[in-house]
Amino acid sequence: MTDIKTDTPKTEAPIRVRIAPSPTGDPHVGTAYIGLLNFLYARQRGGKFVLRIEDTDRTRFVSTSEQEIFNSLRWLGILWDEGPDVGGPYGPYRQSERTEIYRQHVDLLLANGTAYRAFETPEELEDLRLRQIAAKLPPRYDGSHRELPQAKIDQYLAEGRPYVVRMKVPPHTGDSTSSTTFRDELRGNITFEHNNVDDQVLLKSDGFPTYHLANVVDDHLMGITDVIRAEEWISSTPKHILLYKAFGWDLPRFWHMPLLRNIDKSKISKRKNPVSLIYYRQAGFLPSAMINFLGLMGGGMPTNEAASTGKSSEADIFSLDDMIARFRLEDIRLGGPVFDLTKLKWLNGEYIRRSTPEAFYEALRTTILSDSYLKQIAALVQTRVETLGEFGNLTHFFFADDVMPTEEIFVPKKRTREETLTFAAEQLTTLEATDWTHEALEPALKKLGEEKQWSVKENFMLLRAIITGSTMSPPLLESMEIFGKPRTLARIRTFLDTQKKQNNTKK
RNA sequence: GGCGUUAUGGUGUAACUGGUUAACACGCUGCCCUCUCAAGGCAGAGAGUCCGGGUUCGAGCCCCGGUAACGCUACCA
Repeated sequence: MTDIKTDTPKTEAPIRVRIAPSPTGDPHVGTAYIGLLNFLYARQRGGKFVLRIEDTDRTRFVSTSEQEIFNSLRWLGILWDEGPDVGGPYGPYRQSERTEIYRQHVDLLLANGTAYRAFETPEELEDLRLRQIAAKLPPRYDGSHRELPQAKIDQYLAEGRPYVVRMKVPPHTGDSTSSTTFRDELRGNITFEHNNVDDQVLLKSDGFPTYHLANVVDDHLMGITDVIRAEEWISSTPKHILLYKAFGWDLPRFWHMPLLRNIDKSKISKRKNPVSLIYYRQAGFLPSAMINFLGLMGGGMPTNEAASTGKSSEADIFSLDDMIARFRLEDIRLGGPVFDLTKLKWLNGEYIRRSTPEAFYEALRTTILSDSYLKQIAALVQTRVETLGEFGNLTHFFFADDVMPTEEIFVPKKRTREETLTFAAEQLTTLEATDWTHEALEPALKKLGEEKQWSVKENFMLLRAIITGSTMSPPLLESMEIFGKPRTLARIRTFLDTQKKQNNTKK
C-alpha cells in the first residue's frame, strides 16, 4: 500500500469538501453516492468532510428527514467531521440558521451593482413564462426590473411590495463579459454564453436564499476547496462562478459526478427504482455491500491485483478501507451508471456468505428479526392465533420479499383487471403523499375510495392482497405501518410493474 | 425549442504514451456436484467499441461531421 499523503502537494490549502443534502424526504442513494466520493477524497488527503443541511425550501421541508439523513450515512460508515449535530468551527451548518448571513451578502451585491431587486409577482412571472413558451422562446426572466430607477425602487419599498433579489448577469455597465468558462476537473473547460444564463433569483420573497446563493456563500465561508457534486449542477455552475466573481472570492475546484440511472437510463427516481436508504436498510441490505456497490458506480477503483492472481471475482469486492487506500476520483467514468439491483443483490449475497454464522445471526436480529419489529408484529396477531405455531401463517408477508397475489385474489368480483390496476396505481400515489401512521392512512385511503367509487371493502382488500398476498391478514393499516413506508411502497411498485409486464406479454 | 454533458456485450467496469482473435464481474444457457434449493466447479452464448468520414503500416483510444440518450431550462434543490 502506498502512502497517499505523499502525493498531495504540500503547498495546497488543507482539503475541505462537503455534501449538502436537503431534508425534503427519505435519504437518497444519490446522496450516499456523492457523500461517499467526498468522504473518500477528504480521507485520502487528510482533509475535512463537512455535512451541511440545505433547508432553505420551506415548502418541501420534512421534519424527520434530517435525522434520517444522519442515521443513514452513519449506517453506511460515511462519517463527517463537521455538521449540525457534531458542530465545528464554521457553523451553523443548517442553512435555515444562517439567513442573516445571506441577507448581509445580498446587501453586498446590491451595493456593488451585481444584483437587483425585482418586484414582479409569481403570477406575473408565470404569465411571462407562458407567453414565451407560446412564442417558442426560451422561458427566461426578461430583465424588466434590471434597471429600475431608484425613485421607483424607493416607492415600491415604501409601499411594502414584496420582492426578490436577482443576480445581474453580465454584460451590464461595469462588466462587459459575455460568457463564462470554468474548469471541470473531470471534463476540462466548459463554456456558457451569458445570453443562456438567467438572472437567477438569489433571495426569495420569503427572505430565504435560493440554493445558488446559499451554496456559494457557505462554500466560501466554510473554506470548501473542492465542490464534488452531481452532474445535474453543471448547467448552473456559471451562475455560481459569476457569484464568486461578484463577491471577489477565489474559486474552488469543481468535480461533477455522473448521475445514477434507472434501468432505462433516466436519472434515478423512486418511481422506477428504490432510492430510499431506509428501504435498503429495512429490506436487509448490508452497509458493506451497499458501500461496495456504490464504489463500483463510475469505476474509480483500480483493478485489484487479486484479480490477476487469485479469484477474478475478487476484483469487484472491496471495503471502505480499500477504497480509502486505492480509489481514484480522477478516474471516474463519465457515463451515467445504471443502479442495477441484480448486481447489488449478488454483492449483498457475497457479503452474507462471507459473514461468520454469528455475524449473520446478529445481522438478522438487528434488522428483519429485531425485538422491536417482532414485538410490534406479535401485538397484531395475539388474538388471532390459537397456537404459537400459527404465528408464521399470519405473518409470513412481514418476512418475505416475493409476495405476489394471483389475479383471482387481487381483482374484486365486480371489477376488471384493468380498472383494478388503475386504482392500485392511484392508491400508490395517495400513499406516497400520506404520513405513515394508520390514523392518517385510513382517511386518506377512504377519501380516494369515495372519489373513485370504490367501496371500503374493495379498496382495502386490494391493498391487502398486494401487501400480504392474501385476502386474510392482520389489520392492514397497522401492518403497513410496522412494515414501513419504503418497503410498502416498493412492494406496490413491484406489484404494478409485474402486472404491467404480464399485460404486455399477454397482448 | 435553447444550452450543456455523455456514448465499450443486457448491466457495472478493463484495455500502458494508438500495437496481435476487445478483458473481468453480474445476469443468461448447459453440464457437474447434490435428498431439494442455493452456494461451488466446468463449459458456452452475447459487443467489434453510437453512426459516417479522415489521419496512420495500424484507431475503442487522435481529427472532423452527424445521431441518440441524459441533465438543466422554478421565488426546488
